[in-house]
Amino acid sequence: MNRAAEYFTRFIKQKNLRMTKQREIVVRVFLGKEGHLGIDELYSLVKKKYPEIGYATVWRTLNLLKEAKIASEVSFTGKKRKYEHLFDHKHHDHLICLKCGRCIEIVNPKIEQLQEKLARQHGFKIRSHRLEIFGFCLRCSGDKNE
Amino acid sequence: MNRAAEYFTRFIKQKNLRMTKQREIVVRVFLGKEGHLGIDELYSLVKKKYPEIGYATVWRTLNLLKEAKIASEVSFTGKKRKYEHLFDHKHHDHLICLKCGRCIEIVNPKIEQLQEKLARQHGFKIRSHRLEIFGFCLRCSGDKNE
DNA sequence: ATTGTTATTGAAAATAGTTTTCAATAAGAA
DNA sequence: TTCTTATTGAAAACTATTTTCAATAACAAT
Ligand SMILES: [Mn+2]
Ligand SMILES: [Mn+2]
Ligand SMILES: [Zn+2]
Ligand SMILES: [Zn+2]
Repeated sequence: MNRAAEYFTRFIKQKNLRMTKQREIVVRVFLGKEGHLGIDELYSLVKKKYPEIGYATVWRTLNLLKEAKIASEVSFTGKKRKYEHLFDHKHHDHLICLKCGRCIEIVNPKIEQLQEKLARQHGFKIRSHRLEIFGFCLRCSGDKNE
Repeated sequence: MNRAAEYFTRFIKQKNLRMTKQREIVVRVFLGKEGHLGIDELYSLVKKKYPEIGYATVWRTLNLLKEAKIASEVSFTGKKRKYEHLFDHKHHDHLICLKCGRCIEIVNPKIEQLQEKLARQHGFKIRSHRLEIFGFCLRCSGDKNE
């Protein structure tokens, strides 16, 4: 059981909620899978280990994970939401390939600094931000594609 | 009739589509309203001048405007989509207030350059990007709020 | 002006994704 | 073990978007 899972258990206790078989499994499966995970995708994975589980439970647990700051929501397309690990993971932005959907995670301290500065100039207090760059990845923009 | 509206008419003709009363009005109303406009909002505005119009027609015209690059879609919350003017409007990013919803439009060439550079380093061809900074605006983060 | 073709329209239905409801069950404190 | 009440899964409800379809209208050709 890793730190994030322990943290979740504590979070649940603190809120006078209850640790259940279902929550344990959803959390374990989520934490065991890096990358961007959709609800359906997580639901399918969980179902393999616990076929009786309901979609609503997975959905609700994902919400708790979000509330506990263990997961964060990303949604590039405006369609299905996806979730990624937040606990023990550094902030990053995304390069998203319009062809293959591949997603490159990037960090650029200079950009982050400039954002801070920009916000400051407008008297704006930053809570979070999202930078997504859409285009074609190396593999998808070989010499052939313009 | 401004340039954008003329451009739209040409766009329609080029695609062997037809200019209708409905389209004319939706386009006029959309172009007459700066800022971020939701579909429902545009629908209501249009209905005032043309009460018989259907939601689907407004929706479809907005899609055509998007295709013609006269409008562009923005969606901060992941809930309802909004549209803003694209024709003759420069690219900009957004500072979004989590309290009042106010939205400040910003441009920062340095950030744009750094994004280009970053993408280049990953062999990534940029098509578009989206930078949204969430937090509290000057008015909403007066001395009182932490 | 009239005709013929076919794009367009509005209402309603369908879809997609998310969120809630509710009665049965189970966590966990006493 | 008992009791309280949080949790569960299935289904229904909700929200926003997209499609269907029969009637209508645009507009090119007469
Ligand atoms: Mn990521
Ligand atoms: Mn804007
Ligand atoms: Zn790719
Ligand atoms: Zn504000």
